Amino acid sequence: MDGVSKSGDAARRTAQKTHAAAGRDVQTRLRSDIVSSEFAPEARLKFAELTRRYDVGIGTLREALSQLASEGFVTLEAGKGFKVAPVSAEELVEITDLFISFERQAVREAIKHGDEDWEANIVAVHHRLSLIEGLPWEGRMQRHAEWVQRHREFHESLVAACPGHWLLRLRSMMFDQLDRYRFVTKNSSGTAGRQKFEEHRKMMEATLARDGDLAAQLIEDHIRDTSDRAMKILLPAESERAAG
Amino acid sequence: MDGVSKSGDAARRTAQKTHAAAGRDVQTRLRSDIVSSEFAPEARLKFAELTRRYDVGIGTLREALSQLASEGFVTLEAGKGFKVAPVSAEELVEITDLFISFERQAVREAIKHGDEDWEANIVAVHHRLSLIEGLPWEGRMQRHAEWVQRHREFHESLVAACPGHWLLRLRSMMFDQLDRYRFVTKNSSGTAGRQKFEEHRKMMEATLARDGDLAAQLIEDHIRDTSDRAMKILLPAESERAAG
DNA sequence: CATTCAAATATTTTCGAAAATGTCTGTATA
DNA sequence: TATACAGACATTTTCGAAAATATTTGAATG
Repeated sequence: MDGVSKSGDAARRTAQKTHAAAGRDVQTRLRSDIVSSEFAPEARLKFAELTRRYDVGIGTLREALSQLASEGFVTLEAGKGFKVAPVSAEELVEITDLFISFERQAVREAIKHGDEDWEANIVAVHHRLSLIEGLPWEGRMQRHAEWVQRHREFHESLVAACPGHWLLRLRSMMFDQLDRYRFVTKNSSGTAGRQKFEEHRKMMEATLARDGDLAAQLIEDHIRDTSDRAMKILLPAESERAAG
Repeated sequence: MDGVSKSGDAARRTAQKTHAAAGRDVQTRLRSDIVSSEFAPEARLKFAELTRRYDVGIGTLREALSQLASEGFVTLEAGKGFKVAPVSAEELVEITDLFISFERQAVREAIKHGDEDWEANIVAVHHRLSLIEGLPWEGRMQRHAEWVQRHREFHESLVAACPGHWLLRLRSMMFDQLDRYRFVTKNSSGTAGRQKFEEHRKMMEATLARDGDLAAQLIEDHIRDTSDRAMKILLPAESERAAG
């Protein structure tokens, strides 16, 4: 735990606002609203509006936005304020390739160094994920926010035993970016749900069996498939915007 | 220009403080002071001291520190404030490997896509670097801060034509981290100066000749050599600290 | 009608005080 | 002597007002 980014537990207590850690909380909520296109790409983020929406002071907000800027979710032009970072097909391709490269390296390292606790955690986290993925379509939609969280935790658990902190950190950055693109496939993946369920199980099994080559390959296919789906939705939307 | 990090021009006007952009300025100065071990690794960074040192408000400072946290120069524990990030031999190895991997990819892409302006910029920036590297030892020491800047600009110029923004961004993060470790070799590299001079020239020539394989190899050797030097200094210091 | 300039408006950026939180010191108690 | 607790102190964290900056509006000029 390097203390820099831990969005996990903060994300859960959405409604009630405790007196502590307002800054961390608003950063998580803001990122979540950007990922879910609550704020459209390239939209200006004005302090006046945001202070009302999240009920925090200007300074706190500024710090959160500043953080999100270095994570790549918003851009910051010198004296002009903050904007939501744009999305593009080119960026999706690049992020996908980088993430896959990191994930492949990381899972191999994790398999090399992982102990029994690492294995146990994978099984536990996968179980939590499967509880949602086993649901019928309607239930999966209702608990989509939870799914996002558990899906992240599952992939994280696979590579958790990788000793390279920076590799994990960069991997995590790219995973967060991919979330933005994954979101567009939220409503469209009809039969894909069951397929993902199977893929996750196979990934877990290959990892626990310490088969690095297979695990890496399964993960790569899994990620590429998701990105391809997103691309199919993103490309028409882009050319449409260019035409209109 | 993605508007997130531009430490170049701000670094130059060190003495005079304009009324604008105090935040960006203090972030650059703070990073510089961490890189140069003005603040030792693991040292606590108290607001009271820093506000006096840099003559800025608490909020501004907080934003700068927060930013440096996501760059990996400082760590931030929940309610306990900021500390300078630790350094270690393991981290140096990892950062070096990651940077080399990025730089190799990036220079190949740049060679594929670079135009005449890209070439011209490389020549110009290399010339600026060579003006310092051609100096006798004493002169190089005096202008060390400038050398750091020009050295960064030179390496940046080689990969500037790479179309992958995220690759450049991650490359840049790792380069900044390496600066911290490069600093320890500042005073110790007696005959290494002339050697670096030659290496930089060869790297430029290979790149302009569009020889991706050679350029990548030269860069890798160059970086590894520097990291090895740093490691030789770092390892004794570490075991010494463990003993004392 | 197009352009330029200046006032008015909107927005960002900075700052230090106040609230919240964590840390330390000394005392009482077992 | 060791432990628990309360109070005092130190530090971080949050907030909104004030200063600085950018943007728009509108009138005057060519």
